[in-house]
Amino acid sequence: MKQAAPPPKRPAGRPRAFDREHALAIALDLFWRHGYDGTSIPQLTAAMGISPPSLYAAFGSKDALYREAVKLYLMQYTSFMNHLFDEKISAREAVERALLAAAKQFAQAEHAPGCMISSAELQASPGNEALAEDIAKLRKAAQHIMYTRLEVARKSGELPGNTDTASLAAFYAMISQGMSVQARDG
Amino acid sequence: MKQAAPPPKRPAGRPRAFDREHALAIALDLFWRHGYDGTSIPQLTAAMGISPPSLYAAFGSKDALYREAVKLYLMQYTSFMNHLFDEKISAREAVERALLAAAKQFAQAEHAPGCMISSAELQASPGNEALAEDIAKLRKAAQHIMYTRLEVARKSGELPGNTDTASLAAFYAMISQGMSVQARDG
DNA sequence: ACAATTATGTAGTGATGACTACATAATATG
DNA sequence: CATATTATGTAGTCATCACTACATAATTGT
Repeated sequence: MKQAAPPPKRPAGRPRAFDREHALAIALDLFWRHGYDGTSIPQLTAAMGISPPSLYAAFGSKDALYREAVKLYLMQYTSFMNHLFDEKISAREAVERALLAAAKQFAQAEHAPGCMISSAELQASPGNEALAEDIAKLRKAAQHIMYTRLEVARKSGELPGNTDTASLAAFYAMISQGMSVQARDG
Repeated sequence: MKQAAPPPKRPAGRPRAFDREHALAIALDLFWRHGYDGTSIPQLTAAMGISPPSLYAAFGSKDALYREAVKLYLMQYTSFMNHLFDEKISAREAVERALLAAAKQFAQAEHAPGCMISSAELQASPGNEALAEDIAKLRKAAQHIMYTRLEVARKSGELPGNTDTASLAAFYAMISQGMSVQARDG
């Protein structure tokens, strides 16, 4: 039944003293570089310039913060996948463009090297199994996008009817993951 | 000036009550699965059935134990690389065999999935930088072996003289690393 | 038998991890 | 101005980490 001011500016209560989005971007950078376990709360709060209670008030928990950082990553740094949705070009070209764009993206110096998803939580430590599984799901989802594109191409006749699109998708996902490791090592 | 018994059986002192090699194999399995940070001393001692002092007496430190486990891994589980040293077959065939053997090896159910070196310490946490670098060196070493084989092929005329063997080696290393990630995810 | 040496078990050390209790400060609404 | 609501800062909680002090047990060499 709220019928207050049309622009609901502030939610009441003391306003937050830091930029939540900026803090999230910092968390993303740290998690990207050092992974979930490799990034500690003191590290995060120090880099953000805030205290632990502020972090927890804003993000809930380390796990929740990590998941939000992953979401931001997916929104900001995985646009190279868009080529796979481009129906105006052939599947072959779409895959080529996506891989090239990914390679470029992985090697950019403005952010951490490689793909955050590819190199994250490959080794689940006790207590992180759920997180590791969810990240693995993201890897599989990316592979599925590739698979779908290849299936379209196969049904439209661009690829031979008997093409093993699943294996082909797995192969391209492999390439992408390999590129990520290479980017990490330089 | 020791001139005691010809077979120097025991080194004096109370004998170790556990099998050091077996314990090392257990450590390898755990490190392989969960990584360095993801494996704790309590986990290790529990799995080995010994107490912390025994572990430290036998291996020195967690870092030293990890490095010894890596050595064991290299000796026991990377024989697929041997194809690259086989001079009786073409480079093309050597690479093909190595990759196929690696794929088979990564997927074996008797041990942890994937390559221990490929998926290890991709994200260096503070305090592990040295270890992460040494592992990265191992990845580069593997790539260099591939490079050397390709260079031999190029100089012998099997590959065109202007082949970019370094990039080609990087590509194959990439494939291998991608396979490792795929193996982890199933 | 005795000394020297090495391993074991119990128990604990200091450091660091994620997370929070509590008092206080700053804003909105009535 | 009073009250409710939300954020902040200080300080601390409890768990877990890698690692170890210390007393004791088992072996070799004399």
